[in-house]
Amino acid sequence: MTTSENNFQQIISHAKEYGFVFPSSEIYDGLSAVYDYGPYGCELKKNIRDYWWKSMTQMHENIVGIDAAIFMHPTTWKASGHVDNFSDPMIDNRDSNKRYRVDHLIEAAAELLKEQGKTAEAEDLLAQMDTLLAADDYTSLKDLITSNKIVCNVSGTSNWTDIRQFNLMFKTEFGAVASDNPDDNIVYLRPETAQGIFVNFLNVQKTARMKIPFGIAQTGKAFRNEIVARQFIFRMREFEQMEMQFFVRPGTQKQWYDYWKEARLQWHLSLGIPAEKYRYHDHIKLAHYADMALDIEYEFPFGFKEVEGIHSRTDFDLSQHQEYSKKKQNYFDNDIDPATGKPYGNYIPYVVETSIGLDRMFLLILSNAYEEEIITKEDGTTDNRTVLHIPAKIAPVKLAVLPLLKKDGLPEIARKLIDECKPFFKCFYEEKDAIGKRYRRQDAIGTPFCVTIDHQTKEDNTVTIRYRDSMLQERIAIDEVKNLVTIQYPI
RNA sequence: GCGGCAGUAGCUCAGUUGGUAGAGCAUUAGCUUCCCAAGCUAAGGGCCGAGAGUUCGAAUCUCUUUUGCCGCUCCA
Repeated sequence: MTTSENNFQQIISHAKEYGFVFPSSEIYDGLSAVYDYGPYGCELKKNIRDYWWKSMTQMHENIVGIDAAIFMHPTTWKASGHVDNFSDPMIDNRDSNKRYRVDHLIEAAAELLKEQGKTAEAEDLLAQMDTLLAADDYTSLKDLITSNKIVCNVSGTSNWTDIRQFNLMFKTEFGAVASDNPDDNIVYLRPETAQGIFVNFLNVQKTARMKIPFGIAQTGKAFRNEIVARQFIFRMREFEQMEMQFFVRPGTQKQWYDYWKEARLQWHLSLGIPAEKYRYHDHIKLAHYADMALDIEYEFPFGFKEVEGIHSRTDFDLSQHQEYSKKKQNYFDNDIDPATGKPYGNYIPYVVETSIGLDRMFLLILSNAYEEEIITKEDGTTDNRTVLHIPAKIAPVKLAVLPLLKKDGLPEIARKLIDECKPFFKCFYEEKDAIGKRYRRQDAIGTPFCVTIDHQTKEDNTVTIRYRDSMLQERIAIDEVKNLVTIQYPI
């Protein structure tokens, strides 16, 4: 086991031990690839979300937010391509571990028959396949494969698993009354939040009186029934996205793509994450909706992995929704086109998307913050501490107030300071155990500032403030504490 | 999904040839303590992932299942 893998295990343990992340429904052995956020975890997650939200909607006058429902009309997913592109029955060969789409496998076998001159048999095979596929009769389909002695072209065997359908979308029943046709009642849990933005494009544009270029931001849960989901909260079946769809004039998508590529990286760097931990990864194979796409990757303990995607989605989504809904998705652009001297007129906007996984960002922050530090003390002996260097502006707790003794009126002074500060940021009070131990406990949850109340406080109204990262202490007036924490690190 | 490994208190682990569980740290209460954890006292907490089987008796053997890790596969 390498050091970084080992480090990752320790981060997972730390997250559990200090109330950041728990396995979901753990008393029932958990649920695969589903996790719950604990007391400090949910604070951190919320702070990351707020930081993103403000950077988008507050810092950009031309970006507004929405909060769309998780349930959407089923046709949404036909229009987006999610239904057709991701519901193919698959089969695995046990010997080669190769996976095939069932229709591709049988079609290849039919092709082989034709080459051998057995055209009629080939046609018959394909006809049977179509019937069984239409009926979703996977048992008979497998029989068809085995009875025709269709083999894997890697292992040459016909040692097949059962046929399974891999649709990454979760289904559920909508409405309390069952229909004669069960398909009528099916709705999906959204596999991405983006479509909630696209179907509201004109609602938002008209009601908020937006002019292109403009963006719509949204955070929210999305669900994907991943075949295999691993690496802690990196790939979960229920996860939260923070997405912004930026609507632009056709032909200008490259310039906005470049703009957001840079702007989003700067957002990451504004959290104090070292630039060398990031890199861009351009997509070679583009998705069905994109004309340009890249990932912003971060070097996690298990390697460089995607944390955010920048995609130029063209007018694919809006065009698809226009076609399926029969509702025009046009925007009338009154700006003057210098080439013609007339307004640009009606068009379906192009879209540049920024899409970041909130849970991945959470893991990124945790991975970057975690340190087992070895300290050399004044007497030359060494000591170690586990500290989370969480950026102060998103730390779960901003300030801990610690009376040096739990008597002589010191707790009362501490309580008074907390009462003054807690309307502005999250505070923590503790009087138990030695002061050093209390500092270490705050280090473990990433609290950037600790303030200690001692007897001198009673005489001159000063306190000791201790900084998490440097462990340095200085004496400041008790009145300055609130401003120091607020001003240096606006929430 | 396939293959391999693993699952004992909050965390890290021990538990010998099967006889109904221990340690360190952590936690809680109290004492002590005037600035960076491991001083003192006491307490709480696990039925050994779950189910079934073998056995007089299983954490320790067998099977099933579930969760996690690693590799392959997949990832709009």
